[in-house]
Amino acid sequence: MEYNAKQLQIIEVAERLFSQKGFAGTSVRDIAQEADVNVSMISYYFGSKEKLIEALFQLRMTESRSRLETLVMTSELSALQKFNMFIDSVIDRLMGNQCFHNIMLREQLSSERTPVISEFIRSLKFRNVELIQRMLREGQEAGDFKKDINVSLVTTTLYGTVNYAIATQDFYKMINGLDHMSDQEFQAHLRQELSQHLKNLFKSTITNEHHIQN
Amino acid sequence: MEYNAKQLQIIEVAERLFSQKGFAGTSVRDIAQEADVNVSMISYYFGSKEKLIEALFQLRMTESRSRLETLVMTSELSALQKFNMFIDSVIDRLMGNQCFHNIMLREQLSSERTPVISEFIRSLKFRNVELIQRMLREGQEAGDFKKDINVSLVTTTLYGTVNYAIATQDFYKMINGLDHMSDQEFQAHLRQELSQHLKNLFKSTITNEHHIQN
DNA sequence: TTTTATTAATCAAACGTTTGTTTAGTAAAA
DNA sequence: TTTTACTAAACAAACGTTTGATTAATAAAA
Repeated sequence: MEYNAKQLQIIEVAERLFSQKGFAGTSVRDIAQEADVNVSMISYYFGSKEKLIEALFQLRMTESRSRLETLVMTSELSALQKFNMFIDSVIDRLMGNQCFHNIMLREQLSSERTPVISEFIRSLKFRNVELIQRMLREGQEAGDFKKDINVSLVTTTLYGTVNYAIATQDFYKMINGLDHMSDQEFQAHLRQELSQHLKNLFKSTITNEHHIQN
Repeated sequence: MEYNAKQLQIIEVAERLFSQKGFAGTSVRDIAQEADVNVSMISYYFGSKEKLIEALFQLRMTESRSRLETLVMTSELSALQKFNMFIDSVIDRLMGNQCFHNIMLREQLSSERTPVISEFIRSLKFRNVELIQRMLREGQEAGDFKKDINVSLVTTTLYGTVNYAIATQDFYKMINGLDHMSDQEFQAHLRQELSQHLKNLFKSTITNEHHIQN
C-alpha cells in the first residue's frame, strides 16, 4: 500500500497520540485536529479508526523487514558477537520507534485484541524468537554457549528490559540525576548503558566462560 | 478508607476490566453490568470513574506495605540470599496481582497521566529502587558483589522481565508447547522458571565469582 | 408504643457531551 | 465529463454524570 503525504501525516499523528493516550483514549477528532485535516478524512482514507491503526501496523512492520536477519546469520562473526549485534539492533529498533513499540506493548497487555493486529505481533515475535534460537544454537554447536539456555526467557529479558527502560525513562533520568542532559544526549546515554548492561548480563549467563584459559 | 462489600465488588470488577481493556476502553456501564449494580452507584460511591481508579490504586498500594522490607533488611542471610528472596517476592507480587500490575504498567506507558496515580507509582518505584540499592551495597561491603553495578538497570531488568513475561504468557505457553497444562499448573511453572532464570542471570552478573575456590 | 424525621442505598430515566461514521455537496484534477 | 480530494453538517450511538423518586432501616419525638 502506498500512502500520499496527507495519509502519512494522519498515520504519524495517530501513532504519536495512540502512544501517548492509548487507542481508546484518542478520538478521531484529536487526530484530525493535530494532523490539520478534516475529521471525515480518516474514514475517507482508511475506512475507520480501527482500520487506521491496522494501516499503522502494516506500515511499520513491513518497514522493519531488517537486513539484519541475513547479515547476522551469514557473517563470519562469532556467536557471541552476533548475539551482541542483535542486542544493539533490538535497542536501536525499539528506541528509534518508541511510539510504535509503545503501542505494540499496550496491545500485548490487552485481552480484547484485534485479530489482525494480534497476528501481526505474533508473527513478529515468532520471527524474533526463531532468530535468537538459531543464534544460540550456533553458539552451542561451536561450544561457546551453554547447553541449558531457555530461549524464551532470554528473549523475554531482552525485550522486557528494553521496553521497560523506555517506558520508565523519566524515572531513570530523575533517579540518576541526569536532568541536565538534553533529550538527545539522554537517549544516546540510555542506549549506551542498556547495551553495556545487556551484553554483560547475557555474556556471563549464556557463555561457557573459560576462566582458567583467560 | 473502608469499603463495604458492594464497593469492593465494584473495585474488583473495575480492576479486571481496566486490565483487560484499559481505562478509556472500559465504560462505567461495563463495570456496573459485570458488578451487577446500577450505573449511578459508581458516581454515588466514588464520585467519578477517575476517582474509582484512584481508589483502586489507594487500596492495592496500601495492601502491599510488605513485611518483606524489614524481613529482608534485618535477617542474617547473605546478600545474595536476600537478593534471591527479593526476586521471588517480586515474581510473587506481580504474578499474584496480574490485573493490578497490568494497569500500573499501562499507566506508565501513558504520557497523559493522572497526577495522583503518577505519584503513587513514583513513590512505589522509589521504595523498590532504594531497597535494591541497600541490598546491593550490603553485598558490596561484604565483598560478595561487584562494585560497578548499575542499580537502575538491574531493577529495570528484574521488573521488565517479570512484567513482560506476564504480558506475553500466552505466547510463552504456545511456543513452549505447554498447552496441556491447566492454568494453575502453568502459572506455577512460569513462576518457577522465572525464578531460576533471574537468579541465574543476576548471580553471574553482580557477584564476584570465585571460580578457583569453588 | 406509635408516630415522625432522618439517613443511606438503590433505581430508572434523563442530561448534555463526545464518540465514530455518513451524507450531501463543492472544488479541483484528469 | 468523470473522478478524485475535500468539507461542513448531520447522524445515531455511547459516554460519564445527575436527577428525582422509592425503599428500608434507624433514631427521635410524641
